[in-house]
Amino acid sequence: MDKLINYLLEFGQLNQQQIDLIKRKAQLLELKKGNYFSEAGKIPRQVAFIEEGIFRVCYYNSKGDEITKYFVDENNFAVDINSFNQKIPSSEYVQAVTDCTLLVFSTESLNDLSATIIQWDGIINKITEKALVEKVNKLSPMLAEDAKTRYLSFLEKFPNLANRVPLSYLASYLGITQSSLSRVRKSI
Amino acid sequence: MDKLINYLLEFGQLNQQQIDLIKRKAQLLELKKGNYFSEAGKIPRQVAFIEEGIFRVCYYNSKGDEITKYFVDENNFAVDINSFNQKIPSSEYVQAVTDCTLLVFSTESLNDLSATIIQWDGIINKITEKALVEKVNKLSPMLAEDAKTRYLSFLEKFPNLANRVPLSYLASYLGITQSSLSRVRKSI
DNA sequence: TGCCAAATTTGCCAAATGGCAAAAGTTTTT
DNA sequence: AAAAACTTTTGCCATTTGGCAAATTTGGCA
Repeated sequence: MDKLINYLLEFGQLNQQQIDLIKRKAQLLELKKGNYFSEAGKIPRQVAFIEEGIFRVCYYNSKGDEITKYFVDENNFAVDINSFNQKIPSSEYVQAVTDCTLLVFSTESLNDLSATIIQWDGIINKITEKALVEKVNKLSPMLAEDAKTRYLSFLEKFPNLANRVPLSYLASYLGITQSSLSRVRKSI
Repeated sequence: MDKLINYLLEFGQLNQQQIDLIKRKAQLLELKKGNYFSEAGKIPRQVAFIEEGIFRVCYYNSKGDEITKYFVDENNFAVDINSFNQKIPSSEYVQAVTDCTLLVFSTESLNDLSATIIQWDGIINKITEKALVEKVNKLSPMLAEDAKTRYLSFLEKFPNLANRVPLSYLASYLGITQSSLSRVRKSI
């Protein structure tokens, strides 16, 4: 669980007692490629810290196309934050793109941690905010880029994701068709 | 200042004493169309609540194009959150698109409010998170949309912005050229 | 009111991307 | 190892968008 603890310590201080408590509240979970961590229509009741593997968050648009909203890789938390906080059914799927090793926190565990560890909320808020700002900062420039530039930027921003993710997921994240992405790849 | 107070009350409870303190800490500011609330290269030291008017947040990409990252309209807070929190120079401009009436909070005022009002941080965190989630949710679908659909979606999502914003700003937000946007408009 | 500057529209053509279906390549299953 | 299922590449052509520059419209100011 060192990855998790080290990650948390980037955002605030924790003493050994607090660290032990966090470790006790975390539950190890393996999720096989293709399986869902949470699904549209259900209220998410867990948050995952990804130790190994890649998630994606996706949904269906009005045309019925499956859109990958973003990827989440190792050393990050994954959750449909909106539905989780508001306790409303999600409109998104959170899916394992590769076999994943997760540390899972239930709503109850998180409540306990929040009540027991004075710095907890502050740490979580910093993490949340950083993750969201990063998403905006990744998406925004892509709008003005053409297909090739989007792909190249993706390679820069996620250097170790491109080869581990199916073309179709990547294409729907980049907002281009599979065939265009295939051609772009070839042209590089 | 009712707009501000009502907005805050959506995110948490405040008693009259707390409300009075918030009012005392807010400073009324008029910003004329085209002027900057904060600029790239400077550390932002203020947060604005927009009572009247429209802001945009923009930056220059590597090709030198000016990109509008997003618009902020009435009844919302505006700030380069990343630079503000980390106290690092901003890479973005925050500009008044129309004449604006603002309520401004300085870093010091915010610190006072945070120290005095126990619910303050929680309220601000909820507001921040909601604003960021909204940005992601607006940007993500646009990537898969063509120019016309992007414009139509924009009209839906910001029904009262399209006519108050110059074409060039809107085009750079939508990730299409001015001339394309002009043609799209005509075709509707 | 009239002039100037800025913003928007338009024409023309080149380049990029999409849509669809078939072919080629991979992976999984039995 | 062969078959089946899935993923990726490719060809062909239609459509969309970009780039550039000129024309037009709009808005602000003297």
